[in-house]
Amino acid sequence: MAVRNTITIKVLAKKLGLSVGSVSKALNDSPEISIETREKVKKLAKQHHYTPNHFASNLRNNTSKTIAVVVPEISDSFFSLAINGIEKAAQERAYHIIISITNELLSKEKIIINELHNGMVDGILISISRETLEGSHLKEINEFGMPIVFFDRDLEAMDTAKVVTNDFESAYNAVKHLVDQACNKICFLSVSESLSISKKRIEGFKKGLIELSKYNMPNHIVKCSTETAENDLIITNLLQDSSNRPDGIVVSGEHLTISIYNVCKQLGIKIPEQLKVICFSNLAYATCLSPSLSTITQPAFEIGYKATHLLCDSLDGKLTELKERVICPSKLEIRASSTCIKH
Amino acid sequence: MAVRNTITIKVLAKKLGLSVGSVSKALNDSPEISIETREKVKKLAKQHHYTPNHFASNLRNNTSKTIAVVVPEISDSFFSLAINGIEKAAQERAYHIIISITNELLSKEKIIINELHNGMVDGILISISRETLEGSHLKEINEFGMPIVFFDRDLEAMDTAKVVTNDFESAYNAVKHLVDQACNKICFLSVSESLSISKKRIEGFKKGLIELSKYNMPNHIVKCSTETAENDLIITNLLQDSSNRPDGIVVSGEHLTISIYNVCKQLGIKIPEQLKVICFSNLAYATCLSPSLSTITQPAFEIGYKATHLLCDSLDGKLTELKERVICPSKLEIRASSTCIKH
DNA sequence: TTGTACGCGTTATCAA
DNA sequence: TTGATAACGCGTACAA
Repeated sequence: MAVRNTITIKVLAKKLGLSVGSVSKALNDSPEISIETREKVKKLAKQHHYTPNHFASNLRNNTSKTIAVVVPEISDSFFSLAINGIEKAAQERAYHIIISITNELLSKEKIIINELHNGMVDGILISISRETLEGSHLKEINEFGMPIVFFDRDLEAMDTAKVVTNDFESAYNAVKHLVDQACNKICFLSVSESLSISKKRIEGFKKGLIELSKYNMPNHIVKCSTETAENDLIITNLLQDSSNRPDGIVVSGEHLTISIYNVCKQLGIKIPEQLKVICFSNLAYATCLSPSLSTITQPAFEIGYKATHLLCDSLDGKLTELKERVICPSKLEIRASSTCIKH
Repeated sequence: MAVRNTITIKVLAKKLGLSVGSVSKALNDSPEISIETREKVKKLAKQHHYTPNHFASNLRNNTSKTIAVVVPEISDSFFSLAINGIEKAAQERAYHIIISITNELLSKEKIIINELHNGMVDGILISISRETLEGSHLKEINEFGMPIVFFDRDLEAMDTAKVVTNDFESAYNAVKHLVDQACNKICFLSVSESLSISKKRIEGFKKGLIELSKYNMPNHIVKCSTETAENDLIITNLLQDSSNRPDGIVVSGEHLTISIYNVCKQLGIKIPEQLKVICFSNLAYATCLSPSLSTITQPAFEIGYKATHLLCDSLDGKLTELKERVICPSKLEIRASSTCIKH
C-alpha cells in the first residue's frame, strides 16, 4: 500500500471554503486567482506539508517528469560514474530517474523496455546490453514517440541522439603507445565483438596494428566472457605458452583487469617487463594497483551528464529533433603497467 | 510528455464489442468473466502489447509497486553491490525501484524524502547520509505510514527494521589481527564519528585497544573528510613524523584507501613493513593492489537483498510489524597489507 | 455472464 | 476572481 498523503486539494479547499479548482489554480500560481487567496492557499498547503499526488497529476498531464536509465550493470566504475552525471543533470532539470539493470541480458532489457511503455517515464537513457544486436524493442517504443538517448553503448542501426566517446581513436592510440614501448605482439581482449564500442575499438586496434606494427599475432582478438573463472582460463591459455606469448595487451572491459593481474601473478609473468597492459577503464584505484594501471579513461560523468541534458532538452521542447551525436573524448593515462621505466 | 500507450482498455473494449469493465475484469482474471472471453481479451491485449497505465492503476489502487532506494553515493563498491542485491530481490517480488542519491548531504536527503511523500513509492530502503544525526524527516513520513527499512547505515533512534553487519565485532577483530601482527600503535581512520556504523566500529576498535594492546596512541581516532585532497593532507600529517607514527591502521571508508596508499608511496613508507593496513571495504580490486589489501568485507549484496525482501514482506502483508533486526556478518580477508609475511 | 457508473486526485475549460 | 464540471485510465460495487 502506497502511503498517500491524506491531505489533498479537496481537504485544503474545504478548510479554506474554496473550490478544488481554485485551490489547484492558486497552487499553480494561476493569474486567474487573486494574489491574496494564492498566498492564503499556499500558506495552508505548506502548514500541512501538502504535496500533489504524483499519479493523479501524471495521469492528468500525461507527463511524469521521470526518465528511465537502463544500464547493463552498476558495479562498474564507468556506469556508476555515468549515473552520477545523470543524477546531477536530472536534478538540475527537476526530473526523477528510475534505474534499471539488464545484467547484460537482452531478455531482461526487452522486459524492462516493454514495461516502460505504460507512461511511467517521459524518456529513456540507455546503454545496451552485450547481447543486444538487434533493437526492435527499442525501435518500436521509439517510433511510438518515446525519446531515447544512447550513452556509450549505442545501437548503430538507430539514428536517435547518442553521447559516446572516441573509441576508434583511443584504441588506435593505445596501440601506438604500446608500439612506442617496443611491443610487437599485441593482443586485444574484449568482452564483446558485436557492441558498437567494441567494434570501433577493434577497428582502431587493427588499424594501429596494420599501420604501426611490423609484426603481428595470429589470434590477436581474444573474446572473453562475463564469468571471472572462464576469463581466468582464457587468459591463462593466452599467456602460458611463453614462446608465443603477447608482449602487449589492450583490454576492453574493466573487469578483465583483475583476471589479467591475477593470472600473471600466478604464472609469474612480470608486468610491464614481460607484458605491457593498458585498459579501457575508469577505475579510481588504477594508481594503487601493482603495477599502477595504464588506462584509457572515459569521461563517464560527462557522458551521463550530457546525455541527460540532451534528453531533457528534447522533453522540455527545446529541440526540434533528437538526433545529435556528441563525442566526449577519452584520455590516455599512461602509468607503470605499460611502460619500461617503472613509476 | 510521457508516451502513453495509445491502446487502453477502452480501445480493447471497442474492438471486442465489450464494455471496459468486462475487459478490465478479464485482464485481471476475474471469475465473473467466462473463460472464453478472458482468453479472447488477453489474446487481443497481447497482440497490441497492451500494458496497463501505471498512473491510472496506481491512483485507483493506491499502490505503486515501487520502492525508493536512498543511498549516500553510488560510486562505492558497497553501495553498488547492495543495489545489485536490492534489484535482484525487487525483481523477484515484482517491485520497481527508484534510486536517489543524497551525496552525503542531509539537505538533499530531506528533499528526497519529502518528495517521496506523495504516493510515488510504497516503501523506502535507506542508508542515511553522513550528516544525518537527527531523523525527523524520516520519523514523520514513517509515522504517517510509510514503511522504512534501513540497510547498513541506520538511525539508532528509530525502531523500524534494519539490516546491518557486525561492525563492532569486525573492528574488534581487526584490532586483534593487527595486535597479532605485532602492531602496538594502532589508529582508526574514519569518515564519520556520528554514523551508527562508525560509532560501533570505533567502540569495537577501542575495546580491542584496551583489552589487547599494551601500548597506545594519543590521538588514535582520526576523522577524515569527503575530499580526497583534504584526506591526503590529514594522512600526511598523521604519517610524516616517523618518531610518532602509527604502525597499524584500521580504515573505515573505502575511498580513504587510495589516499593511504598514495601518501605512503609519496612518503616512502612501506606497507606492510612499516605500516599495516586493514580496511572496511568491498573493493573487487583488493587482490590487485600493491600490496594486496586486507579487508573487512561486508556482505553488501546480501544486505541489500535481505532488506528488500523484508520491506516487500511488509508491503505484501506478510508481516504484522516491521521491526526485525538482521545482522549479516562481515568477513575478515587477510592479505599482504596487514601481514609480515608477504603473500 | 456482462454492462453501468462512480471515484481515485488533479488540472483545464467554461460558466458564473 | 471564483466555482462547477469533465476528463485522464483503471477497477469495482452494483445492476441487469
